[in-house]
Amino acid sequence: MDFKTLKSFEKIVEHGNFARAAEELAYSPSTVTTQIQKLESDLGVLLFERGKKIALTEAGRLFYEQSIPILKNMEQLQKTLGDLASGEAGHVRMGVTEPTASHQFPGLLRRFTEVYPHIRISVEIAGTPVLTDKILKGELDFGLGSFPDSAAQLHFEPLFTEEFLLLVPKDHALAREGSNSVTLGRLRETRLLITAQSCPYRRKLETALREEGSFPPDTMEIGSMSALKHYVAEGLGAALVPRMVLDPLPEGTLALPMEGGGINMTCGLICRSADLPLKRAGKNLYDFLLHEFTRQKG
Amino acid sequence: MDFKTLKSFEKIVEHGNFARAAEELAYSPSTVTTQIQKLESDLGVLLFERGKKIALTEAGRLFYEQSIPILKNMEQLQKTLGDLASGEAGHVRMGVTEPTASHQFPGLLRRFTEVYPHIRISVEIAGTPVLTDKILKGELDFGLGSFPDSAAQLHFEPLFTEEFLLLVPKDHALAREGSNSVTLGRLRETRLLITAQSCPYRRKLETALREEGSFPPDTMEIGSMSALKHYVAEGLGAALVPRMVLDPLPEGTLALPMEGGGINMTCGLICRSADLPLKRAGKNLYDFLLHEFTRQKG
DNA sequence: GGAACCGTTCAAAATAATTGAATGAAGTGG
DNA sequence: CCACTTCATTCAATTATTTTGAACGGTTCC
Repeated sequence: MDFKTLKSFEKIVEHGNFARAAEELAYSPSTVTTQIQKLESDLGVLLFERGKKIALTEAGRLFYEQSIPILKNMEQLQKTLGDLASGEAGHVRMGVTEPTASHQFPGLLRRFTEVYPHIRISVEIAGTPVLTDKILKGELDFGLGSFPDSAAQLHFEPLFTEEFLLLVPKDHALAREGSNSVTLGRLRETRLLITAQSCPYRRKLETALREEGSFPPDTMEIGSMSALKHYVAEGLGAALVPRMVLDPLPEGTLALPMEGGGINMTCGLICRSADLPLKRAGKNLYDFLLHEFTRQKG
Repeated sequence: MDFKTLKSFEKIVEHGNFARAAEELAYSPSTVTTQIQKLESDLGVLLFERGKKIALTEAGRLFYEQSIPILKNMEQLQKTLGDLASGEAGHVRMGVTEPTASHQFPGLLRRFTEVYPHIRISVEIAGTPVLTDKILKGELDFGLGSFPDSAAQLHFEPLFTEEFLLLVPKDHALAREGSNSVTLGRLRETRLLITAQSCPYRRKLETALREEGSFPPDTMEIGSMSALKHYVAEGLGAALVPRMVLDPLPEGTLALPMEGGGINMTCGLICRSADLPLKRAGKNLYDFLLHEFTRQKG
């Protein structure tokens, strides 16, 4: 028994009429006649009473009541699988590093869910090493973070570059000079608050400052970037933080650009080279993020 | 999409194996391969991961979970309709006259339901005229009663013949004579309790007695046959009642046969000639009753 | 009485299902 | 390491089925 036959049966009952059912389903009239005859012979039961007007038999009524829900269920199932295949639905597991996870990403995700309301998303927030590890193991579909240390088997798609600004308390020595920017060298004069060892921003920063010989003698290590802001506001020292973290600027602080372009760090999408091109729901989120950032740039 | 394909899919998942599924369904191996390939292309989704061992994909798992209940529902529906077609299930509306309805019929119906537990039965109890009327109108499938007055368009199938016995109080004049039977003529000497005008037994009785000139001058009309017994027991008179009503014989009464064979009445199955042969569930009950009575006779 | 509509029939054509034999890939046991 | 088995797949050929158009017979509705 074929679902097409059930569909014909449904339309015949709805229209009370073989001809209109055939028309709606783009069949020739004889086709639906044959379909119903075969159906009746399969079931061993007459479905319609053929008089001047056709009418459901008792068996036909029973069959209608029970078969239409079956048909609807199958149609729903086909749609669900279709969505899954087209990427309209499904499950994407992605990893995001801080501070992106707390700043740009929420808004992006909100806009994405407006376009693809049926895609379920899991966001794991961790440092780049953890993310790349899980991406390689297939536990995450892709990630949003800085350029990974071990790029083997990984594809990196740059999205945006973050400039580091120097966040200082309003009454800090470097702030009072009235200058609008600071040279790297002056950093040695202050205590620098930095994030944990695992933070990719910290590593980027450390590498850059050591190359310049500007790494300050006094540092203090604060676990997270968002917490770090409050230590600066409290006057414990200065910190180099990505621009996105400074919205809103903490009370009693100033953000100064570094002279000569300062330090920049590029974030982007990370996935297994083997997984390119991504498929289904994952591809939709990946492409959405890519598109959003190229649009922003242009 | 065909239910045969779903069935193959089910068996493949159950056996974890194309080959065994093909074997069980008596398909060639290539058939199930083709079926699944078509199914996958229809759904736009791969159902199995083809490695050393086949395994369901995520989509395949989803499809399995949802499609198998659909398949089961359809199989159940087919069985239900099959039962309906074969007469294993369905609804029979029949009419029965008293006193058969209260005596032989309950036991027959019990035995029938043991053979056909899924047939729903409605029993209407009424006089033959009402029954034949409803049978002709199609409101009843068939009836069990006496030969109908208007036999046009009706078929009557005799089942059994009931002898009328004279029920008298133990101390009744006709009982005290020590004789084992009574002639019709003696009936004039007693008050005769008779049932209502509509009762076929009453009409049969009245006709027979008037022909013989034995209709007694004193009668009393009591609505129902089963009530009538108690009036006899109370000493109000004698009554001619079918043998079946006299089990059990009411306290303080005697049942005397009429001399010379007495009065008999034939009961049988009544249905529309146009409906012969009966179909489905109705035929099963009709044939069952027929068979039970011919067996009893032989 | 004639036009329009409907369901059905029939033979032909188009499409789909099924098969057996061959192929290749993977596991098994000596 | 090499037969040996098992298994899914491919391919061409066969078989079954679905679909169609045209014609037919019935009914309804002016």
